[in-house]
Parts: sequence; C-alpha cells; structure tokens
Amino acid sequence: MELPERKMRILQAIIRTYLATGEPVGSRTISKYADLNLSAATIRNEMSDLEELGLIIQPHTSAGRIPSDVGYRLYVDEMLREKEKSQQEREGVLLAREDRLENLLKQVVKLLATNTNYASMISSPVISRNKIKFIQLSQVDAQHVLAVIVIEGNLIRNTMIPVDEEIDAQELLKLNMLLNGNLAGLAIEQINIGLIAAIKQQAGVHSQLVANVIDAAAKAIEADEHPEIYTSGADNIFRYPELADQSKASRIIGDFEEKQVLGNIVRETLADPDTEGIQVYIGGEVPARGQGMEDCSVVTATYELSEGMKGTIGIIGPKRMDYDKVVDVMKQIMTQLDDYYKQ
Amino acid sequence: MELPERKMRILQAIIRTYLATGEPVGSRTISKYADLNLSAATIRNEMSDLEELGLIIQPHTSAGRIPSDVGYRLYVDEMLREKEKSQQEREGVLLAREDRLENLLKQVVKLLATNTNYASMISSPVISRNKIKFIQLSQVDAQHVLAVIVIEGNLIRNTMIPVDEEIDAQELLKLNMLLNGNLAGLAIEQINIGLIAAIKQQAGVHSQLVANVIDAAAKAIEADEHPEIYTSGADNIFRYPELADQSKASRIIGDFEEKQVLGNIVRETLADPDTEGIQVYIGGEVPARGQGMEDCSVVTATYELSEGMKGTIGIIGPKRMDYDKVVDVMKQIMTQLDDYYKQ
DNA sequence: TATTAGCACTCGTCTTGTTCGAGTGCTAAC
DNA sequence: GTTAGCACTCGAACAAGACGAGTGCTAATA
Repeated sequence: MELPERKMRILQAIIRTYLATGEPVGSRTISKYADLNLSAATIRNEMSDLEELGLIIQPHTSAGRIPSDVGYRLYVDEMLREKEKSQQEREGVLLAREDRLENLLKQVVKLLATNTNYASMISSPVISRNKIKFIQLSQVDAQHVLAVIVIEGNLIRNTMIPVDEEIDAQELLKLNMLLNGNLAGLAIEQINIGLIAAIKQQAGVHSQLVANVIDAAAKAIEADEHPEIYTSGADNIFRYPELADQSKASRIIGDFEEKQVLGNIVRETLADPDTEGIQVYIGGEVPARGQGMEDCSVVTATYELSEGMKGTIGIIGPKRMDYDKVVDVMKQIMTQLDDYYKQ
Repeated sequence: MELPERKMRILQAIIRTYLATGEPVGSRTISKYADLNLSAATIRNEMSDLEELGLIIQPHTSAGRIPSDVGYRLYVDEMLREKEKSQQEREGVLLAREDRLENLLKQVVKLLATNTNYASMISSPVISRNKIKFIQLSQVDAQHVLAVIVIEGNLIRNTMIPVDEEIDAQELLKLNMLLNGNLAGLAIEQINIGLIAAIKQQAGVHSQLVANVIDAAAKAIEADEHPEIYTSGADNIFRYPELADQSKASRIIGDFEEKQVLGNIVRETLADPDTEGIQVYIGGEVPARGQGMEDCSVVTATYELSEGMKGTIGIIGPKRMDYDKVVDVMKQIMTQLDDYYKQ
C-alpha cells in the first residue's frame, strides 16, 4: 500500500503519540506537531480519510483515533525500511561470559526484559544438522549400561539402559566399535531399518541392547525438536493498562508459562526461510490460535550461536510497543550472540 | 493456645465460610450453621471475644469478620492434627511413567496446579549423598575429550574438556582406570588436595587433563545445590480477587518467574530437619523477604524420589486457600513420588 | 447466668443524575 | 485546498441519595 506523503506523516504522528500515551489521539494534538503546520480541521479531514482506509479506528464517536493493526503494520514496515538504510550500530548491552549454555540463555532473556520493559523469551538453539558424532557404552553397575551419544555441535545426551546381567569388558568394547563404526557420521534420517537390522545381527546376544541404544539416539536428537524456552519479565505486562486487566493478563501469563504458544511462535520464526532479520507480528498476526495474544505484538529474531545452532529470541508486549527501541535492542543482542563463540 | 470448644467451632465455621466465599462473614450467616444452634446475637458476643483474641478481624465497622493470620494458623494446626488421626488414603491423581526426570517433574507440577487450582512449583531433587560412582573419559575428536561423571543415584553429568592433542587409546584407558580406581565411591568432601596431587602425579603428562576432570566433577555435584524449579498454573492467582489486582498480581508473577523467592522457600523447607510431612506458611510467615508473598499462603512438602534425592513441591495461593484439599493432593503426590522408583 | 430479641446506628456499595470537556463532522468563508 | 466556527456526541468524573448487611448495646427471657 502506497500512501501520499502527508497522510503518511500524519499517520506516523498519530501512532507515535499513541505509543507514548496509550490514549486515543485527537486532531488538535496532531495539529501542534511542529513539522506539519496544519490546522486541526485539516487534520480531521485527513483522519477521516485514514479511517476510511482502515488505518486508524475511532473507539467511540467522541474520542480520538487509535491505530488499527493495518496501521501499525504500515508504520512498522516503514520503520524497518528506514533502519535498513541508516544501519547505525549503537553500543549498549554487553553479554558476560558463561560456561553453561543454560546460564547464557537465562542471562540474555533477562537482559532483553530489563532493557525493553517487555516480557521476553529465548529458545535454546535447535540443531538443524544432527549427525551422530560418537557413541560410548559403559557399564556403570551390574544393572545399568550408560549410553553417551555426542551429536554434531558437541551436544551430549545420556541414557541409562537397564540390562539383565553384566557385560564383559571385551564385549562392550566390541559393541562400542560396532556402533561407532556403523553410525558415526550419519544423520538420523540415514539410519534405516536395514542398517539397524544389520547392526543388530552383528551384535548377536546383545542385539536388544543395541536396539535400545539406537532408540535412545533417535529420541535424543528428536528431543531437540522441542527446544527449551526461557522467559523473563512476564510481570512487565502490568505496565501497560490495555493488557493489565484481569482476563487478558491471566491468559497472557498462562500462555507465557505454558510455553505451548511460545513454542509455536519459535517454530514459526525458525520455519520461515527468508527470515534473516527481525520479524514483527501485530495483534492477530501472532501465530497462536485464539488465546490472549491477539492484543499483543510479538517481535522475534533468529540468532545463530554457532554453525547450524539456531534459536529464537522474542519480545511480547502491547501492540503500542516501542518497536523502534525493541528492534535496536534485539539487533544488538543478536549480533553479540552470533559472535559469541567466534571471539 | 487452647480455645474453648464452642469458640473453636465458631472460628472454624467463620473460616470455612470465608474460604468458600472470600467475603467477610456476619453473625447471621454463622447462626444458620445447623450444628451450632445459636442465635445471631450469641454469635456476635463470641465473635467479639474472638476479635479481642486476635483471631478474626473486622475490615470496617459495618462489615463481617475475616480470619487473621493467627486465626488461620489455629485452624490449620487443628486440621493437620485431625488429618494425622484419620489417615484416610484417597485415590486420586495418578502419575504416568516418564523416562526423563525433567518430564516427570513437569508432569507433577502440572498435575498439582490443575488439581488444586493454585499456582504450583516443584524443585528438582537435591542430592544429599553425592558420591562419585563412575567416571569415563572418551576422545570425541582431535580437540575434545568428553568426561562423563555418574553420581550416586545415577545422575549423569558431562563436560567437554579441550585438549591440545589426541590422546592414545591405551593412555586414555589407563587414565580411566586411574580415575575410577581412586575416585569411585568417594564423596566430594573426601577428595582433598593430597589425593588430587597423588592422582595428578600418576597421570604424568596428562595431569592437567585429570585436574580438569576433577574440577568438572566438583562443579557437577555443586550445581545440584541450586536445584531447578519448575512452575505451573501461575495464572490461577487471577481466580482469587484478593490477589488479582494489578500491583499484587504483578509482584507475585514476578516472584514466581524469577525463582529467587521460590528458591528461598525450597531451601527453607529442605533445611528444616523435622519436616517429615507438610509445612504451611501463612501470610507473613512465608520465608521471602518483603515482596508480594505476604498476601499468600504457601504449602510445601518434601518428597524423596529415591534414597537421598530430596526435593520440594509447593502450592502458592491466597490465604483463604482450601488447605484441606491442598494437603490431601500433596500427600497423594508425595506418596506416589516416594514410591516412583520402587515399583 | 447464659441466651436471645429488638433497635438504633454505621458505613461501604450501588444507582441515578448532572456536569464537564475532549473530540467530531459539517458548513461556510477565505 | 485550507481553516474557523459551531452544534452535537458521548464517556469520565463527581455528588447525592437509597439500600442493606452487619454491628453493639440493652432489656427481656429461660
């Protein structure tokens, strides 16, 4: 949609004012905007047009206007286009080193929340390239064999497998060699029934154990399809009266804790192939069926911690969120995450 | 505090009614209680006494009475004493088998929340007896050795240790034997500097690697001092008008997500040595400095998943929570968790 | 002496009516 | 095309009054 210059500027003025105050804005308020120099009456006429175009809404007859979802959309797209051009890098948040991934993610999500004053989330990175790198069986005690599976990217999964009787050390060594020889370097899709049957046959008496290990490996890799999601600053929604009333807040908090909905958003963000940068979902656009998100906007971004380890960060706030600032903060965090292991 | 029979029954009637309605209860309401058979006027006199004793409070002159924290305390203690006697086991919730501890905990906390309609939490079990059971080093690739440490209770920790050059398979076998021979069966406190020095000496060129492994083992065990906390049903607080207003809800949600406060409660519960059963904190008694918990009651219980693996489950709700039901549900869950690995 | 009926009084809640003002659309003048 | 002026709309805020649940006190009753 292309909008005449002046209408666009009036729309921007309306939205900016509304972002700041959260109250419907009237024609007189806009007419005071220095760089427009138009009377309230003129503004009124333009506003009337903008309403007809579906960009702004009048909550009731004698109130000012508020932006519609479509209006926000136009505004946000324009802003992103501007940002693309300017490309200024602001120094701001700084990540401290963490030796555990979990703690890094928790740190990031907290930073997001405190810097933006919106509810924030981060998903643990999902491994898109999931080859098995290494398998190791060890006899832990008489009843248990420990299977350690290392996936490409040095992700480690363990499973305890119950066994009937202790396995001879020499046997175990053979099994380890068998498994590594046949499976190392393979992606999970490449492990077909024929291969499994062949390995089982070679394993002889221990075929059941081997089956269990392969099963565990498959499950381990699959588990990463459901990334962990960390959240922070859910209580920030109470800063915004339009979300703070009981029923809305309740649903948002519920969604936020349940993580089902957040999972959908993460999946959506990662699934979109051309998502290099930042994605903005406004109101009804949020990929969450029904529920409490239709009064929110969600801004997401994809980070790549290291080769093939992609995750999502997200901000959830009112539709009148400070998109400008949010996008800035997210870009900063993204850049830092992308460089995290390269330093 | 000992209370005359009749006063106690009136107090109980007041509290029960208030638990159900959440509104101040008047003398006439109580006089209709069949098993008391007293007129409103008599009740009024008794209520006046109860107020003087600090057990109930009048929010304003022409309102009914609501229980004070002390009143609740008396009521809860009495209820727990009753329960002790009757000891009836009700069948109810049933835990499904889960192969991953994390999923089990998530299942439990969700069950708690849906069965009680209060916000719930569960802490992962803390290992009190933390002996090393088994250590395994494996060469994963040229730059990395994987150390797997199994702690008593079959808890598994992994650490990737960077190395300068590949280690010969025979060498690695020797190191494994060295580590297991010296460390298996020891608790972390038993591993002193002398022992470490001795092992390092035997490790020869690989002394640095060995030092790293021991370090990782220590860290792994230590990490369990900060148990993971899972929550569910935070949105349930909106069911109770006395907690649902903006400022209170905001603080409670904040505390709930931050997990700092919940961690304190968990620590408090586990620290109390004579806590065999269930603990109830009412209002100001909640072990959380300041914050939003002073309008809540917290009921906690300690479970023991298997020998020495103790964790805490907790319910957070309004002071007028259905203590009776909550205690029942918690007892059921506790029993099932205690038996979980015995079946 | 313990209990109860009766009554005046209190005080928060709900309802209703009124005012106020921000904002609009329309018309006519510039 | 822009602007000033004006009548109109409608929610928010406020005040007054009715209502009623609940109390404390007193006097009568068992």
